[in-house]
Amino acid sequence: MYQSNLISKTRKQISQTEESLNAQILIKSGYIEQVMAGVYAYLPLGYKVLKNIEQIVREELNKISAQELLLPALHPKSYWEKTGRWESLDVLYRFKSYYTSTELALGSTHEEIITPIAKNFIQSYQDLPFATYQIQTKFRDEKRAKSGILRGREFIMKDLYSFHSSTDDLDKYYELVTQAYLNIYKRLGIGDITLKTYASGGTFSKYSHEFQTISDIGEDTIFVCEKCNIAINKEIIEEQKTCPECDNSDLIQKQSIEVGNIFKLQTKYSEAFDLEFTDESGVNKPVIMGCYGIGISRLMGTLVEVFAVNESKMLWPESVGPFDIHLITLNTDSEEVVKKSEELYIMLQKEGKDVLFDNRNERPGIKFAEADLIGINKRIIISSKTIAQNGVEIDGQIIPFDKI
RNA sequence: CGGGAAGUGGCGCAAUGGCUAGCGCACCUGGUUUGGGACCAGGGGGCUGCAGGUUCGAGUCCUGUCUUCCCGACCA
Repeated sequence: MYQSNLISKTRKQISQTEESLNAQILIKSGYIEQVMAGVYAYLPLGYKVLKNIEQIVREELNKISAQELLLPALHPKSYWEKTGRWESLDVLYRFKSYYTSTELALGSTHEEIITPIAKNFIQSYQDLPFATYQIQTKFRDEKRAKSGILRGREFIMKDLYSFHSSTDDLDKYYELVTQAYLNIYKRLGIGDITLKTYASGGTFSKYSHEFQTISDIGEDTIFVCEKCNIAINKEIIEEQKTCPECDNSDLIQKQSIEVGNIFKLQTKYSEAFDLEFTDESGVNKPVIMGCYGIGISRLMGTLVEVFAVNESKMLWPESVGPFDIHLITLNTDSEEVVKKSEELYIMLQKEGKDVLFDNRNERPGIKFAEADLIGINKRIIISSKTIAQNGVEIDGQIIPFDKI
């Protein structure tokens, strides 16, 4: 893609009141625009990153046989009343149709939708287990949206639900999801700073688990066991003062961003919706469920927080950057530069690379400054100077044309 | 929801209660320039968030309201 065709422009300055680093960089670089507090538009560059993150999540979940679907964002009141969460879930957006006065909710999470759907397809133990997920916009009426795209009122989330005939089977799948999540964070380049974290388990199990990425701006406080490479959320530290895996009491306090959570629902929702199966001996039992979330847009914000060099310079992991290569020409008044760079642009595309091609007739400084902001991991510079050496510049080195 | 700060061209900011609301960026025209957000000349773009009030006179003071950011509380 030609950079001159991008619909967005970089900005030199944004409001000084915006303190969030991810918002600063993403707005300056033209990845996102704020529409209102906690609600952002994803512009072409930002949307590409979001799609790339989604794709990694999708690939890893498909590997553990989860099937993708798409549930509605608009929900009837009746389903939420069945679980009592019409009243109890404070972040649920509830409203009336202007015309019919029908009461509706915007989906904050989808147990209330997936469980009655699953009821149509689960009769026997032979129908189990299965797992299904979606990547979709979620709505939560946060009292205070904050930290750019880390805590919004509308955000993109992957939510996975699994259905089992036994707690053993749930436990096995729970471990598979744990591994899939760890693979996802690894592929996103944050594997070494993202820890499985023990957190409060709610009513039915001792713990749930979160995945926490270490970052000073994180809202969560965790205690890290460096031997096991796991952590404990501060919320359970009173009851769990040592590592649950090795009993180590030498834990290190860190701030972190929650980038995923996994939860054994057991029969909470299957009982609410009367979701049962018939077991081998002909007895009807409630289906055992698990739910597993990853905030896709929050992950994007987390990557900015982790990989930003400063408020004007970003460096995306190769796996999710908006383009594979940023091809930049200098000296565009030279016919040779224009010709060689066009050839290179075509060649790279033939190699299957997604290239952002900056062949604009601008001074070098502005091109470099914008490239720093956009943050594409691989940069190729072609200019009169590099052509004189029969090559291009990559990472400060001259690479001959035939070696590119 | 409680507290704090702030709303002025597209963006970032300035303007003792007093003349026609300025500056930078961006934009348009012409010229120069080209390895780190260049320069010269000219130009377009504003009922100062909204609604009241005080005053001879309000961007500026007062009241209300909306919005945004920050701190706190909250966060299945």
